[in-house]
Amino acid sequence: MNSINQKVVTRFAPSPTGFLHVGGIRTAIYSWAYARKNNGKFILRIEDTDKVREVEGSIDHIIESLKWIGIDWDEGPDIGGPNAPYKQSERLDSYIKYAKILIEKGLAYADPYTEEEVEDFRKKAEEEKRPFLYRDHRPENPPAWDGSQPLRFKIKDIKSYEWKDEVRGMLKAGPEALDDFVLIKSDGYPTYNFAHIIDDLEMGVTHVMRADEFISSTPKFLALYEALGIERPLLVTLPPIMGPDGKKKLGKRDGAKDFLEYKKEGYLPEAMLNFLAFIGWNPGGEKEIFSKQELINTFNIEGIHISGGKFNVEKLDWINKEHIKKLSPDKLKENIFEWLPEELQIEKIIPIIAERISKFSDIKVMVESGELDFFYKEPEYSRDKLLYKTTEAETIKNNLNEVLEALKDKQEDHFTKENTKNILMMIADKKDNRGEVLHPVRFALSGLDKSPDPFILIEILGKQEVIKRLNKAISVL
RNA sequence: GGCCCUAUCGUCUAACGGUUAGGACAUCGGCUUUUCAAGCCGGUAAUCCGGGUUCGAUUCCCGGUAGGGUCACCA
Repeated sequence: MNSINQKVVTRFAPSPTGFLHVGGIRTAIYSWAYARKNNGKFILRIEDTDKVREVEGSIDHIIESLKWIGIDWDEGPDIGGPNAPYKQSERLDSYIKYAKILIEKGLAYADPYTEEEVEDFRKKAEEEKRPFLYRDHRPENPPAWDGSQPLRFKIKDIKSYEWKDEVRGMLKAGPEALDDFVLIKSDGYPTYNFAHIIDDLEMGVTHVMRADEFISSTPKFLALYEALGIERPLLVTLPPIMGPDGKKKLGKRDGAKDFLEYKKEGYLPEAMLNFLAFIGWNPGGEKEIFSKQELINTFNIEGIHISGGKFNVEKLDWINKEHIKKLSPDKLKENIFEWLPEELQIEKIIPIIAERISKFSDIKVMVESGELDFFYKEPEYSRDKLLYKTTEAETIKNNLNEVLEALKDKQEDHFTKENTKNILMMIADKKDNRGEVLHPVRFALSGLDKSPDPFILIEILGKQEVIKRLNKAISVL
Protein backbone atom coordinates (compact mmCIF):
# COMPACT_ATOMS: atom_id res chain seq x y z
CA MET A 1 0.00 0.00 0.00
CA ASN A 2 1.01 3.57 -0.51
CA SER A 3 2.74 5.14 2.41
CA ILE A 4 1.16 8.21 3.85
CA ASN A 5 4.14 10.36 2.94
CA GLN A 6 4.19 9.46 -0.70
CA LYS A 7 3.59 12.35 -3.02
CA VAL A 8 0.12 12.31 -4.53
CA VAL A 9 0.06 11.56 -8.24
CA THR A 10 -3.25 11.61 -10.09
CA ARG A 11 -4.12 11.50 -13.73
CA PHE A 12 -6.92 12.16 -16.13
CA ALA A 13 -6.91 9.72 -19.01
CA PRO A 14 -9.50 10.39 -21.69
CA SER A 15 -9.65 8.59 -24.98
CA PRO A 16 -9.66 10.75 -28.10
CA THR A 17 -13.01 9.62 -29.40
CA GLY A 18 -14.59 13.07 -29.67
CA PHE A 19 -15.40 15.87 -27.32
CA LEU A 20 -15.41 15.82 -23.55
CA HIS A 21 -18.72 16.24 -21.79
CA VAL A 22 -19.38 17.39 -18.23
CA GLY A 23 -18.91 13.88 -16.84
CA GLY A 24 -15.35 13.67 -18.11
CA ILE A 25 -14.59 17.21 -17.07
CA ARG A 26 -15.77 16.54 -13.55
CA THR A 27 -13.55 13.48 -13.26
CA ALA A 28 -10.68 15.66 -14.38
CA ILE A 29 -11.60 18.35 -11.84
CA TYR A 30 -11.49 15.93 -8.92
CA SER A 31 -8.17 14.37 -9.90
CA TRP A 32 -6.65 17.76 -10.56
CA ALA A 33 -8.03 19.41 -7.42
CA TYR A 34 -6.85 16.54 -5.25
CA ALA A 35 -3.33 16.72 -6.67
CA ARG A 36 -3.20 20.49 -6.25
CA LYS A 37 -4.58 20.35 -2.74
CA ASN A 38 -1.87 17.92 -1.73
CA ASN A 39 0.95 19.55 -3.64
CA GLY A 40 1.05 16.49 -5.80
CA LYS A 41 1.33 15.91 -9.49
CA PHE A 42 -1.43 15.80 -12.08
CA ILE A 43 -0.87 13.99 -15.35
CA LEU A 44 -2.83 14.15 -18.58
CA ARG A 45 -2.63 10.90 -20.48
CA ILE A 46 -4.30 10.04 -23.75
CA GLU A 47 -5.73 6.54 -24.02
CA ASP A 48 -5.70 6.11 -27.77
CA THR A 49 -5.65 2.37 -28.07
CA ASP A 50 -8.85 2.10 -30.06
CA LYS A 51 -7.84 3.20 -33.49
CA VAL A 52 -11.28 2.52 -34.92
CA ARG A 53 -13.17 4.89 -32.66
CA GLU A 54 -10.51 7.57 -32.64
CA VAL A 55 -11.67 10.95 -33.88
CA GLU A 56 -9.31 13.35 -35.59
CA GLY A 57 -8.66 16.50 -33.60
CA SER A 58 -9.98 15.12 -30.32
CA ILE A 59 -6.79 15.65 -28.40
CA ASP A 60 -6.63 19.35 -29.18
CA HIS A 61 -10.28 19.66 -28.32
CA ILE A 62 -9.79 17.89 -25.00
CA ILE A 63 -6.84 20.09 -24.14
CA GLU A 64 -8.79 23.21 -25.05
CA SER A 65 -11.68 22.11 -22.83
CA LEU A 66 -9.46 21.46 -19.84
CA LYS A 67 -7.56 24.70 -20.26
CA TRP A 68 -10.74 26.71 -20.55
CA ILE A 69 -12.04 25.58 -17.20
CA GLY A 70 -8.69 26.29 -15.65
CA ILE A 71 -7.19 22.86 -15.18
CA ASP A 72 -3.46 22.60 -15.68
CA TRP A 73 -1.25 19.52 -15.71
CA ASP A 74 2.34 18.81 -14.84
CA GLU A 75 2.91 16.16 -17.44
CA GLY A 76 1.07 15.52 -20.65
CA PRO A 77 1.21 14.95 -24.37
CA ASP A 78 1.60 18.64 -25.13
CA ILE A 79 4.27 19.44 -22.57
CA GLY A 80 6.06 16.13 -22.08
CA GLY A 81 7.52 15.07 -18.77
CA PRO A 82 9.71 12.46 -17.11
CA ASN A 83 7.33 9.64 -18.00
CA ALA A 84 6.85 10.51 -21.65
CA PRO A 85 5.29 9.63 -23.94
CA TYR A 86 1.77 10.36 -22.69
CA LYS A 87 -0.11 8.76 -25.53
CA GLN A 88 -0.68 5.06 -25.11
CA SER A 89 -0.20 4.41 -28.82
CA GLU A 90 3.42 5.50 -28.30
CA ARG A 91 3.96 3.31 -25.28
CA LEU A 92 3.54 -0.07 -26.95
CA ASP A 93 6.99 -1.29 -25.87
CA SER A 94 5.97 -1.06 -22.22
CA TYR A 95 2.87 -3.13 -22.72
CA ILE A 96 4.77 -5.77 -24.67
CA LYS A 97 7.38 -5.90 -21.93
CA TYR A 98 4.82 -6.63 -19.25
CA ALA A 99 2.89 -8.97 -21.53
CA LYS A 100 6.02 -11.05 -21.94
CA ILE A 101 6.51 -11.22 -18.21
CA LEU A 102 2.99 -12.60 -17.91
CA ILE A 103 3.57 -15.11 -20.71
CA GLU A 104 6.70 -16.32 -18.99
CA LYS A 105 4.82 -16.77 -15.77
CA GLY A 106 2.23 -18.78 -17.70
CA LEU A 107 -0.38 -16.14 -16.97
CA ALA A 108 -1.10 -15.04 -20.52
CA TYR A 109 -1.90 -16.99 -23.62
CA ALA A 110 -2.84 -16.55 -27.26
CA ASP A 111 -6.55 -16.66 -28.02
CA PRO A 112 -6.99 -19.18 -30.86
CA TYR A 113 -10.61 -18.35 -31.69
CA THR A 114 -11.79 -16.09 -34.43
CA GLU A 115 -13.85 -13.07 -33.47
CA GLU A 116 -16.92 -14.79 -34.86
CA GLU A 117 -16.40 -17.82 -32.70
CA VAL A 118 -16.09 -15.71 -29.57
CA GLU A 119 -19.16 -13.78 -30.64
CA ASP A 120 -21.08 -17.06 -30.87
CA PHE A 121 -20.05 -17.99 -27.35
CA ARG A 122 -21.32 -14.66 -26.17
CA LYS A 123 -24.63 -14.92 -27.98
CA LYS A 124 -25.23 -18.37 -26.62
CA ALA A 125 -24.57 -17.17 -23.10
CA GLU A 126 -26.90 -14.28 -23.62
CA GLU A 127 -29.68 -16.53 -24.90
CA GLU A 128 -29.31 -18.71 -21.88
CA LYS A 129 -29.38 -15.62 -19.69
CA ARG A 130 -25.99 -16.42 -18.35
CA PRO A 131 -23.17 -13.94 -18.10
CA PHE A 132 -20.59 -14.44 -20.82
CA LEU A 133 -17.41 -15.95 -19.51
CA TYR A 134 -14.58 -16.54 -21.93
CA ARG A 135 -12.85 -18.77 -19.45
CA ASP A 136 -15.59 -21.35 -19.95
CA HIS A 137 -14.01 -21.83 -23.36
CA ARG A 138 -10.41 -21.49 -22.32
CA PRO A 139 -8.32 -23.47 -24.86
CA GLU A 140 -6.33 -26.39 -23.51
CA ASN A 141 -3.31 -26.02 -25.69
CA PRO A 142 -3.15 -22.45 -26.95
CA PRO A 143 -0.67 -21.71 -29.72
CA ALA A 144 2.43 -19.65 -29.09
CA TRP A 145 1.57 -15.95 -29.22
CA ASP A 146 2.92 -14.41 -32.40
CA GLY A 147 1.19 -11.08 -32.09
CA SER A 148 -1.52 -11.82 -34.61
CA GLN A 149 -3.95 -13.25 -32.06
CA PRO A 150 -5.33 -11.47 -29.02
CA LEU A 151 -3.29 -12.12 -25.93
CA ARG A 152 -5.42 -13.04 -22.96
CA PHE A 153 -4.77 -12.86 -19.27
CA LYS A 154 -5.07 -16.25 -17.64
CA ILE A 155 -6.72 -15.97 -14.27
CA LYS A 156 -5.12 -18.69 -12.24
CA ASP A 157 -7.16 -18.26 -9.15
CA ILE A 158 -10.89 -17.85 -9.68
CA LYS A 159 -12.03 -16.41 -6.38
CA SER A 160 -14.05 -13.71 -4.71
CA TYR A 161 -12.42 -10.38 -4.15
CA GLU A 162 -12.89 -7.81 -1.50
CA TRP A 163 -11.20 -4.46 -1.67
CA LYS A 164 -11.28 -1.01 -0.24
CA ASP A 165 -12.57 1.89 -2.21
CA GLU A 166 -11.74 5.30 -0.76
CA VAL A 167 -15.30 6.50 -1.35
CA ARG A 168 -17.46 3.40 -1.20
CA GLY A 169 -15.67 1.59 1.58
CA MET A 170 -15.38 -2.18 1.37
CA LEU A 171 -16.52 -3.57 -1.94
CA LYS A 172 -16.77 -7.18 -2.99
CA ALA A 173 -17.46 -9.30 -6.03
CA GLY A 174 -17.97 -12.96 -6.67
CA PRO A 175 -15.85 -15.14 -8.96
CA GLU A 176 -18.27 -14.41 -11.81
CA ALA A 177 -16.61 -11.03 -12.11
CA LEU A 178 -13.36 -12.67 -13.10
CA ASP A 179 -12.58 -13.63 -16.66
CA ASP A 180 -9.67 -14.11 -19.05
CA PHE A 181 -9.76 -10.65 -20.57
CA VAL A 182 -7.77 -9.47 -23.53
CA LEU A 183 -4.46 -7.83 -22.75
CA ILE A 184 -3.25 -7.10 -26.26
CA LYS A 185 -5.62 -6.94 -29.20
CA SER A 186 -4.87 -8.59 -32.52
CA ASP A 187 -4.00 -5.19 -33.96
CA GLY A 188 -1.13 -4.96 -31.50
CA TYR A 189 -2.67 -2.31 -29.27
CA PRO A 190 -3.37 -3.07 -25.62
CA THR A 191 -6.83 -2.88 -24.12
CA TYR A 192 -7.73 -0.23 -21.57
CA ASN A 193 -7.82 -2.95 -18.92
CA PHE A 194 -4.16 -3.71 -19.42
CA ALA A 195 -2.69 -0.42 -20.57
CA HIS A 196 -3.97 1.77 -17.78
CA ILE A 197 -2.52 -0.51 -15.16
CA ILE A 198 0.92 -0.50 -16.74
CA ASP A 199 0.85 3.25 -17.27
CA ASP A 200 -0.32 4.00 -13.76
CA LEU A 201 2.50 1.82 -12.50
CA GLU A 202 5.17 3.44 -14.63
CA MET A 203 3.90 6.94 -13.96
CA GLY A 204 3.69 6.36 -10.22
CA VAL A 205 -0.01 7.13 -9.98
CA THR A 206 -1.17 6.96 -6.36
CA HIS A 207 -4.90 7.66 -6.69
CA VAL A 208 -7.09 6.43 -9.50
CA MET A 209 -10.29 8.46 -9.73
CA ARG A 210 -12.86 7.22 -12.15
CA ALA A 211 -16.60 6.80 -12.47
CA ASP A 212 -18.48 3.84 -11.06
CA GLU A 213 -18.76 1.86 -14.26
CA PHE A 214 -15.37 0.41 -13.43
CA ILE A 215 -16.40 -1.16 -10.16
CA SER A 216 -17.43 -4.37 -11.88
CA SER A 217 -14.11 -4.76 -13.64
CA THR A 218 -12.08 -4.00 -10.56
CA PRO A 219 -11.61 -7.70 -9.62
CA LYS A 220 -9.93 -8.22 -13.00
CA PHE A 221 -7.58 -5.35 -12.29
CA LEU A 222 -6.90 -6.75 -8.85
CA ALA A 223 -6.02 -10.12 -10.35
CA LEU A 224 -3.63 -8.41 -12.71
CA TYR A 225 -1.94 -6.44 -9.95
CA GLU A 226 -1.42 -9.72 -8.14
CA ALA A 227 -0.09 -11.50 -11.21
CA LEU A 228 2.38 -8.70 -11.83
CA GLY A 229 3.26 -8.52 -8.17
CA ILE A 230 2.71 -4.78 -8.09
CA GLU A 231 1.31 -2.43 -5.53
CA ARG A 232 -2.01 -0.96 -6.58
CA PRO A 233 -2.97 2.68 -6.38
CA LEU A 234 -5.80 3.78 -4.13
CA LEU A 235 -9.15 3.45 -5.85
CA VAL A 236 -11.49 6.41 -5.71
CA THR A 237 -14.87 5.75 -7.28
CA LEU A 238 -16.81 8.77 -8.38
CA PRO A 239 -20.62 8.95 -8.54
CA PRO A 240 -22.20 9.36 -11.96
CA ILE A 241 -23.70 12.57 -13.26
CA MET A 242 -27.25 11.74 -14.24
CA GLY A 243 -29.08 12.90 -17.32
CA PRO A 244 -32.11 15.21 -17.34
CA ASP A 245 -34.50 12.35 -16.51
CA GLY A 246 -32.51 11.76 -13.35
CA LYS A 247 -32.25 8.07 -13.98
CA LYS A 248 -29.63 7.19 -16.52
CA LYS A 249 -26.08 8.27 -16.37
CA LEU A 250 -25.41 11.25 -18.55
CA GLY A 251 -23.95 10.23 -21.87
CA LYS A 252 -23.45 11.66 -25.30
CA ARG A 253 -26.56 9.87 -26.47
CA ASP A 254 -28.94 11.61 -24.11
CA GLY A 255 -28.02 15.18 -24.54
CA ALA A 256 -24.58 15.43 -23.04
CA LYS A 257 -22.99 18.10 -25.11
CA ASP A 258 -19.52 19.18 -25.92
CA PHE A 259 -18.19 20.89 -22.83
CA LEU A 260 -16.95 23.78 -24.93
CA GLU A 261 -20.59 24.57 -25.75
CA TYR A 262 -20.86 26.10 -22.30
CA LYS A 263 -18.14 28.52 -23.27
CA LYS A 264 -20.09 29.45 -26.37
CA GLU A 265 -23.20 30.01 -24.27
CA GLY A 266 -21.40 32.50 -22.14
CA TYR A 267 -20.83 30.62 -18.93
CA LEU A 268 -17.84 31.57 -16.85
CA PRO A 269 -15.21 28.85 -16.52
CA GLU A 270 -14.92 29.40 -12.78
CA ALA A 271 -18.68 28.96 -12.48
CA MET A 272 -18.54 25.69 -14.40
CA LEU A 273 -15.72 24.56 -12.15
CA ASN A 274 -17.71 25.47 -9.07
CA PHE A 275 -20.93 23.89 -10.29
CA LEU A 276 -19.43 20.67 -11.62
CA ALA A 277 -17.34 20.12 -8.51
CA PHE A 278 -20.54 20.23 -6.47
CA ILE A 279 -22.28 17.48 -8.39
CA GLY A 280 -20.92 14.57 -6.45
CA TRP A 281 -18.92 16.38 -3.83
CA ASN A 282 -19.72 18.67 -0.93
CA PRO A 283 -17.44 20.15 1.68
CA GLY A 284 -20.20 20.17 4.30
CA GLY A 285 -20.78 23.81 5.10
CA GLU A 286 -23.41 26.10 3.71
CA LYS A 287 -21.07 28.01 1.46
CA GLU A 288 -21.80 27.29 -2.18
CA ILE A 289 -19.87 29.81 -4.20
CA PHE A 290 -16.25 28.80 -4.43
CA SER A 291 -13.36 30.30 -6.34
CA LYS A 292 -10.85 28.04 -8.00
CA GLN A 293 -8.40 28.47 -5.16
CA GLU A 294 -11.06 27.90 -2.50
CA LEU A 295 -12.04 24.72 -4.27
CA ILE A 296 -8.48 23.46 -4.26
CA ASN A 297 -8.06 24.33 -0.60
CA THR A 298 -11.29 22.59 0.38
CA PHE A 299 -11.34 19.55 -1.84
CA ASN A 300 -11.19 16.20 -0.08
CA ILE A 301 -12.05 12.59 -0.79
CA GLU A 302 -14.30 12.34 2.26
CA GLY A 303 -16.72 14.78 0.65
CA ILE A 304 -17.18 12.72 -2.50
CA HIS A 305 -20.63 11.19 -2.75
CA ILE A 306 -21.69 7.67 -3.40
CA SER A 307 -24.86 8.15 -5.39
CA GLY A 308 -25.31 10.11 -8.57
CA GLY A 309 -26.52 13.64 -8.97
CA LYS A 310 -28.45 15.34 -11.69
CA PHE A 311 -27.15 18.20 -13.79
CA ASN A 312 -29.43 21.10 -12.92
CA VAL A 313 -29.26 23.98 -15.39
CA GLU A 314 -31.20 26.42 -13.16
CA LYS A 315 -28.68 25.96 -10.41
CA LEU A 316 -25.84 26.36 -12.87
CA ASP A 317 -27.36 29.64 -14.05
CA TRP A 318 -27.60 30.87 -10.49
CA ILE A 319 -24.02 29.91 -9.72
CA ASN A 320 -22.90 31.57 -12.92
CA LYS A 321 -24.74 34.73 -11.94
CA GLU A 322 -23.05 34.73 -8.56
CA HIS A 323 -19.69 34.46 -10.29
CA ILE A 324 -20.60 37.27 -12.69
CA LYS A 325 -21.32 39.44 -9.67
CA LYS A 326 -17.84 38.78 -8.36
CA LEU A 327 -16.15 39.84 -11.57
CA SER A 328 -13.97 42.93 -11.42
CA PRO A 329 -15.37 45.92 -13.36
CA ASP A 330 -12.75 45.45 -16.06
CA LYS A 331 -13.38 41.77 -16.42
CA LEU A 332 -17.12 42.32 -16.50
CA LYS A 333 -16.77 44.97 -19.17
CA GLU A 334 -14.52 42.76 -21.24
CA ASN A 335 -16.99 39.88 -21.08
CA ILE A 336 -20.06 41.93 -21.80
CA PHE A 337 -18.57 43.91 -24.67
CA GLU A 338 -17.67 40.70 -26.37
CA TRP A 339 -21.38 39.99 -26.74
CA LEU A 340 -22.57 43.47 -27.70
CA PRO A 341 -22.94 44.92 -31.18
CA GLU A 342 -20.74 47.94 -31.93
CA GLU A 343 -23.42 50.57 -31.51
CA LEU A 344 -24.21 49.34 -28.00
CA GLN A 345 -20.74 49.41 -26.57
CA ILE A 346 -21.54 52.06 -24.01
CA GLU A 347 -19.84 51.58 -20.71
CA LYS A 348 -22.76 52.99 -18.76
CA ILE A 349 -25.10 50.17 -19.68
CA ILE A 350 -22.88 47.47 -18.19
CA PRO A 351 -24.42 47.51 -14.70
CA ILE A 352 -27.90 47.26 -16.16
CA ILE A 353 -27.01 44.33 -18.33
CA ALA A 354 -25.05 42.61 -15.60
CA GLU A 355 -27.98 42.55 -13.22
CA ARG A 356 -30.24 41.05 -15.85
CA ILE A 357 -28.24 38.09 -17.06
CA SER A 358 -27.31 34.73 -15.68
CA LYS A 359 -25.02 33.91 -18.59
CA PHE A 360 -23.52 36.08 -21.29
CA SER A 361 -25.58 34.65 -24.12
CA ASP A 362 -28.60 36.25 -22.42
CA ILE A 363 -27.21 39.51 -23.77
CA LYS A 364 -27.73 38.19 -27.26
CA VAL A 365 -31.36 37.54 -26.41
CA MET A 366 -31.74 41.04 -25.00
CA VAL A 367 -30.23 42.58 -28.10
CA GLU A 368 -32.33 40.50 -30.46
CA SER A 369 -35.56 41.24 -28.64
CA GLY A 370 -34.90 44.95 -28.93
CA GLU A 371 -34.69 45.34 -25.20
CA LEU A 372 -31.59 47.48 -25.51
CA ASP A 373 -32.55 49.48 -28.59
CA PHE A 374 -33.55 52.57 -26.65
CA PHE A 375 -29.97 53.20 -25.65
CA TYR A 376 -29.11 54.34 -29.13
CA LYS A 377 -32.45 54.61 -30.91
CA GLU A 378 -35.21 57.08 -30.17
CA PRO A 379 -38.26 55.11 -29.10
CA GLU A 380 -41.57 55.23 -30.87
CA TYR A 381 -44.21 56.70 -28.63
CA SER A 382 -47.66 55.39 -28.13
CA ARG A 383 -50.17 57.66 -26.48
CA ASP A 384 -51.88 54.77 -24.74
CA LYS A 385 -48.72 53.53 -23.15
CA LEU A 386 -47.76 56.99 -21.99
CA LEU A 387 -51.12 57.38 -20.35
CA TYR A 388 -50.49 54.26 -18.36
CA LYS A 389 -53.42 53.56 -16.05
CA THR A 390 -55.08 56.96 -16.37
CA THR A 391 -57.08 58.45 -19.15
CA GLU A 392 -56.15 61.96 -18.20
CA ALA A 393 -53.76 63.04 -20.92
CA GLU A 394 -53.58 66.49 -19.36
CA THR A 395 -52.36 65.12 -16.06
CA ILE A 396 -49.60 63.13 -17.70
CA LYS A 397 -48.69 66.03 -19.91
CA ASN A 398 -48.46 68.34 -16.93
CA ASN A 399 -46.38 65.86 -15.02
CA LEU A 400 -43.95 65.41 -17.86
CA ASN A 401 -43.70 69.16 -18.27
CA GLU A 402 -42.98 69.54 -14.61
CA VAL A 403 -40.16 67.03 -14.88
CA LEU A 404 -38.86 68.74 -17.96
CA GLU A 405 -38.85 72.09 -16.21
CA ALA A 406 -37.00 70.68 -13.24
CA LEU A 407 -34.35 69.09 -15.41
CA LYS A 408 -33.74 71.50 -18.21
CA ASP A 409 -31.70 74.04 -16.24
CA LYS A 410 -29.51 71.47 -14.55
CA GLN A 411 -25.92 71.04 -15.61
CA GLU A 412 -25.04 68.01 -17.68
CA ASP A 413 -22.96 66.53 -14.88
CA HIS A 414 -25.95 66.79 -12.59
CA PHE A 415 -27.69 64.03 -14.51
CA THR A 416 -26.78 61.21 -12.21
CA LYS A 417 -28.94 58.43 -10.92
CA GLU A 418 -28.95 59.86 -7.39
CA ASN A 419 -29.68 63.46 -8.34
CA THR A 420 -32.44 62.73 -10.77
CA LYS A 421 -33.99 60.32 -8.36
CA ASN A 422 -34.29 63.09 -5.79
CA ILE A 423 -35.82 65.43 -8.31
CA LEU A 424 -38.29 62.92 -9.72
CA MET A 425 -39.33 61.59 -6.35
CA MET A 426 -39.95 65.08 -5.07
CA ILE A 427 -42.29 65.73 -7.96
CA ALA A 428 -43.88 62.30 -7.74
CA ASP A 429 -44.54 62.50 -4.01
CA LYS A 430 -46.66 65.57 -4.50
CA LYS A 431 -49.10 63.62 -6.64
CA ASP A 432 -51.82 61.23 -5.57
CA ASN A 433 -50.20 58.51 -7.56
CA ARG A 434 -46.44 58.41 -7.98
CA GLY A 435 -46.81 56.10 -10.92
CA GLU A 436 -48.34 58.93 -12.92
CA VAL A 437 -44.97 60.66 -12.88
CA LEU A 438 -42.56 57.76 -12.80
CA HIS A 439 -44.15 55.63 -15.44
CA PRO A 440 -44.55 58.26 -18.18
CA VAL A 441 -40.95 59.39 -17.69
CA ARG A 442 -39.71 55.85 -17.86
CA PHE A 443 -41.78 55.17 -20.92
CA ALA A 444 -40.85 58.44 -22.60
CA LEU A 445 -37.21 57.53 -22.27
CA SER A 446 -37.36 53.85 -23.14
CA GLY A 447 -40.56 53.30 -25.07
CA LEU A 448 -40.77 49.91 -23.37
CA ASP A 449 -43.23 48.28 -21.03
CA LYS A 450 -40.36 46.70 -19.19
CA SER A 451 -37.20 48.65 -18.68
CA PRO A 452 -34.76 49.77 -16.02
CA ASP A 453 -35.91 52.48 -13.66
CA PRO A 454 -36.27 56.08 -14.91
CA PHE A 455 -33.38 57.40 -12.83
CA ILE A 456 -30.74 55.17 -14.31
CA LEU A 457 -32.21 55.82 -17.74
CA ILE A 458 -31.65 59.53 -17.30
CA GLU A 459 -28.08 58.97 -16.22
CA ILE A 460 -27.30 56.79 -19.19
CA LEU A 461 -29.01 58.89 -21.84
CA GLY A 462 -27.62 62.22 -20.68
CA LYS A 463 -29.18 65.67 -20.64
CA GLN A 464 -29.56 66.35 -24.32
CA GLU A 465 -31.23 63.05 -25.15
CA VAL A 466 -33.48 63.17 -22.09
CA ILE A 467 -34.79 66.63 -22.90
CA LYS A 468 -35.31 65.64 -26.51
CA ARG A 469 -37.27 62.51 -25.64
CA LEU A 470 -39.40 64.19 -23.00
CA ASN A 471 -40.39 66.91 -25.47
CA LYS A 472 -41.21 64.35 -28.08
CA ALA A 473 -43.38 62.40 -25.68
CA ILE A 474 -45.24 65.52 -24.64
CA SER A 475 -45.94 66.33 -28.25
CA VAL A 476 -47.67 63.00 -28.69
CA LEU A 477 -50.11 63.62 -25.89
C1' G B 1 -30.64 -13.42 -16.20
C1' G B 2 -25.63 -13.43 -13.03
C1' C B 3 -22.56 -10.20 -10.26
C1' C B 4 -22.13 -5.43 -8.04
C1' C B 5 -23.84 -0.64 -6.36
C1' U B 6 -27.43 3.06 -4.73
C1' A B 7 -31.96 5.37 -2.10
C1' U B 8 -33.21 12.81 2.68
C1' C B 9 -37.85 18.45 -0.03
C1' G B 10 -39.30 18.81 -7.50
C1' U B 11 -33.48 19.34 -7.88
C1' C B 12 -28.32 19.68 -5.55
C1' U B 13 -27.41 18.54 -0.66
C1' A B 14 -26.34 18.98 5.43
C1' A B 15 -26.78 15.35 9.37
C1' C B 16 -21.35 10.88 10.76
C1' G B 17 -27.50 7.25 17.20
C1' G B 18 -30.51 12.18 20.44
C1' U B 19 -31.84 18.44 15.60
C1' U B 20 -38.64 21.79 15.73
C1' A B 21 -34.41 17.06 9.85
C1' G B 22 -30.53 22.64 8.21
C1' G B 23 -29.02 25.27 3.54
C1' A B 24 -29.19 26.35 -1.76
C1' C B 25 -31.77 26.26 -6.68
C1' A B 26 -36.72 26.16 -8.41
C1' U B 27 -41.71 27.46 -6.84
C1' C B 28 -45.37 30.52 -4.12
C1' G B 29 -46.40 35.10 -1.20
C1' G B 30 -44.80 39.99 0.60
C1' C B 31 -41.57 44.52 0.61
C1' U B 32 -38.95 48.68 -1.93
C1' U B 33 -37.89 54.23 -5.88
C1' U B 34 -46.37 51.28 -8.05
C1' U B 35 -43.03 48.30 -14.96
C1' C B 36 -39.39 44.21 -15.70
C1' A B 37 -35.02 42.39 -13.60
C1' A B 38 -32.14 42.46 -9.27
C1' G B 39 -32.25 42.76 -3.98
C1' C B 40 -34.51 41.87 0.90
C1' C B 41 -38.22 39.13 3.99
C1' G B 42 -41.38 34.96 4.49
C1' G B 43 -44.23 30.29 3.08
C1' U B 44 -45.05 25.27 0.89
C1' A B 45 -42.03 21.00 0.46
C1' A B 46 -38.11 15.30 2.13
C1' U B 47 -35.72 10.76 5.43
C1' C B 48 -38.86 4.60 -0.47
C1' C B 49 -41.59 0.41 2.34
C1' G B 50 -41.44 -3.48 6.17
C1' G B 51 -38.93 -5.77 10.01
C1' G B 52 -35.12 -5.84 13.61
C1' U B 53 -30.73 -3.73 17.14
C1' U B 54 -31.15 0.30 20.74
C1' C B 55 -33.64 4.07 26.14
C1' G B 56 -33.51 6.43 21.23
C1' A B 57 -32.88 5.54 14.53
C1' U B 58 -32.32 9.61 8.35
C1' U B 59 -28.00 7.34 10.56
C1' C B 60 -26.44 0.31 12.18
C1' C B 61 -28.41 -4.88 10.39
C1' C B 62 -31.89 -7.93 7.36
C1' G B 63 -35.77 -8.28 3.66
C1' G B 64 -38.73 -5.96 -0.06
C1' U B 65 -39.36 -2.20 -3.76
C1' A B 66 -37.38 1.10 -7.18
C1' G B 67 -33.25 2.88 -9.86
C1' G B 68 -28.25 2.43 -11.69
C1' G B 69 -23.62 -0.08 -13.34
C1' U B 70 -21.46 -4.24 -15.66
C1' C B 71 -21.19 -9.01 -18.19
C1' A B 72 -16.42 -6.35 -25.77
C1' C B 73 -10.19 -7.72 -29.56
C1' C B 74 -14.69 0.21 -26.05
C1' A B 75 -12.80 2.97 -22.69
